[in-house]
Amino acid sequence: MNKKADALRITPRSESHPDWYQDVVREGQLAEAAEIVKGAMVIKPHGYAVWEKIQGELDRRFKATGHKNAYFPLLIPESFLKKEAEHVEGFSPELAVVTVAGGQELEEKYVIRPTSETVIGHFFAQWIQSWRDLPLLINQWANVVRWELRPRLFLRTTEFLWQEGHTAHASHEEAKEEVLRMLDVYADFAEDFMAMPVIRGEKTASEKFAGAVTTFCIEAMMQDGKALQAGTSHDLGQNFGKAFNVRFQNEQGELDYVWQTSWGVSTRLIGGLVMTHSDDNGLVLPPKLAPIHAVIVPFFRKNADENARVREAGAELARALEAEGLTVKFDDRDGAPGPKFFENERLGVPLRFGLGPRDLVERQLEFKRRDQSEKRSIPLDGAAKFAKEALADMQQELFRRALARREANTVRVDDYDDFLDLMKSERDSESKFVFAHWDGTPETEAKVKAETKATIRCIPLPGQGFEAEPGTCMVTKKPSAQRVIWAKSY
RNA sequence: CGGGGUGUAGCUCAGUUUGGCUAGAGCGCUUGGUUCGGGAUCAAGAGGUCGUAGGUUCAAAUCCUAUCACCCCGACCA
Repeated sequence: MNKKADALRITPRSESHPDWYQDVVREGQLAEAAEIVKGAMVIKPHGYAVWEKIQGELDRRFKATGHKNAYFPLLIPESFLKKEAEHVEGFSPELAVVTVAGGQELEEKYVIRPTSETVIGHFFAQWIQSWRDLPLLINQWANVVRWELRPRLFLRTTEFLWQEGHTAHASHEEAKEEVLRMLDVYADFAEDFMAMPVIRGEKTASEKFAGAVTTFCIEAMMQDGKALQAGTSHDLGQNFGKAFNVRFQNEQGELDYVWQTSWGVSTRLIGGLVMTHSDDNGLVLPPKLAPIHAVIVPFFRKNADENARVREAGAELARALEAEGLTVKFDDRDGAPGPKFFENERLGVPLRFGLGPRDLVERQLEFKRRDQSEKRSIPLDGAAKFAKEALADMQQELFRRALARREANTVRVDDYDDFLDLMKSERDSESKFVFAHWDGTPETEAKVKAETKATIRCIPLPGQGFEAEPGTCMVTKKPSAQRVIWAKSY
C-alpha cells in the first residue's frame, strides 16, 4: 500500500465501527458535516440521489394507498405546541425558536417544526366538518429541526429530511388499521428495496411518541448488532383532535373528535442502509436504491486506433445496458483503471465492467459484483441480460445475508444474570438482540437500561417468528405475556 | 449542562514548551510529458490576513486577556 492508498484508507469495521461509518459516508460521497452549524449536514449529490430513490418509491406507495401530498408551514406558533401537554413536554428540549423577525421582537415566538402534528391539527379542524370529509389522508415531504446534543451524520442530525403522514378517521378502529397499514408499507419497503430486514413491533410507554396513544415501529439490526429505529407509525387516538378541536358530525348527527394517525421515515434510513450492507471497501448499495447500477471502465493503451475501438465498444455496451433499464456510467476519464475501480467501489456501484483491447479480440469482458470479492470474465454478447440478472440476484443476496446475520445475533435469555453477562461481555462491534420476558412495568425497563444501556426496542407483532408465549420476567420473575426485543440502540 | 480536545493551504497535520530570516510537510489540485488489465511516474506550478478581537514586545502562529466555533465522551432523542 503506498502513501496515496494509506491517506484514503477506510478504517476497518473491526477496528472501530463509528470511524468506519464516518469513513464510508465520506468516501461514498453521501454527506459531510456542515461545520457552520452544530449537527447540520450537507447531503452531497450522490447521497441525495439515494434519498431521491427512497422518496420516489415511498411516494409511489403512499399514493397507491390513497394519500395526497401537501405542505404546511415551517414555523409554528409556540402556543400550538403547548396545546397537547405530553407533546410539548416531549419536544421542548429540542426546539429551535424564532424570537425576532422583520427586525422586531415577536409578540409570539415561533418554533421551527420538530414535527407537524400541531400545525396540521389546526388546519384539519378547519377542513373537517362531516364524516363525509373522512378519512383525510395527507402526506408531507419536509425538513424538520430537533436540536441534538450529539449528532451523527444521517442517524441524528439537527436538521433532517423526512416525510410525515397525517390522517384523520371517523373511528378508532379505522385509524388503527391505517397505523398498521403504513407500518407494513415501511416494513415492505425496507425489506424489498433497502434489503434491510426489520422487526415490526409496538413501543413501550417510555419509548413512544410524545402525544401518541400507541407507537409502532420497524427496528433493524446494524452490522455491529445495535438496533436502529427505522420508521414509526403512531396511533394518536383523539389526543390532538381534542387539543385542536378537530370535530366532525357522524352519520347519527352527533359531534365527535376525529381519530388521527401520523407516521414517518427520515434520512436516517440512509444511515441504516450504510450500516446494513457496507464493508471495509466502502459503500455497498442495494441495486434498487443505487443511483448508478453499473460502471464501465475502459482499459486504454498507447495505440490511438485501439483506444478508439475500446471507447466505441464501451459506449455500445452502455447503450445495451440502458436498454435493459439500467443507469450506467461509462468512466472514460484519463488515468489508470485502478483508481477508478476504488472510487466506484466506494460509491457503492453494484456492478463493474472492465473492457480493453484484449477483451475485444476474445469477445468478452471483465465483470465484478460489489458484494463479491472475485472478478470474472463473461461473454460480451448477452452482457446486458447477464447484468440485469446479476442485479436481481445481488438485491436478494444482500437481504439474505442481513437476515442471516440478524438471526445469528438474536438470542433468547431467561435469566437476568445471563443478560447482564451478555451485555457486559459484548464488545461494541458485536452487540445482540435479546428476546426475553418483561413484566410490563416502566420501572423494570428503567432498571435494565440503567444497568446495561439496553432498552426494549419493541414488543414484536405476531407473524414474524417471534410468537407470543407467556413466561416470567427475567428481572422480577413476575408474569409476562410475551418476550420482547432488548438491545442497545442508535 | 458536566468532562476532554481542536482551530495553521482543499484535507490530515508539524511548528507553540524556550517569541526571531520569506510559515512547512504529505496527500489533493493545475499544466505538460511518459503511462494505463487493482490506488503509476517525472517536471513545472497555484494555493495561507496561522478561528476572531484586543494587549505585551524592536519583533507574535508562538506569551497574556477576552470571545466564537466545532469535535469526542456522558445525560436527552427520528
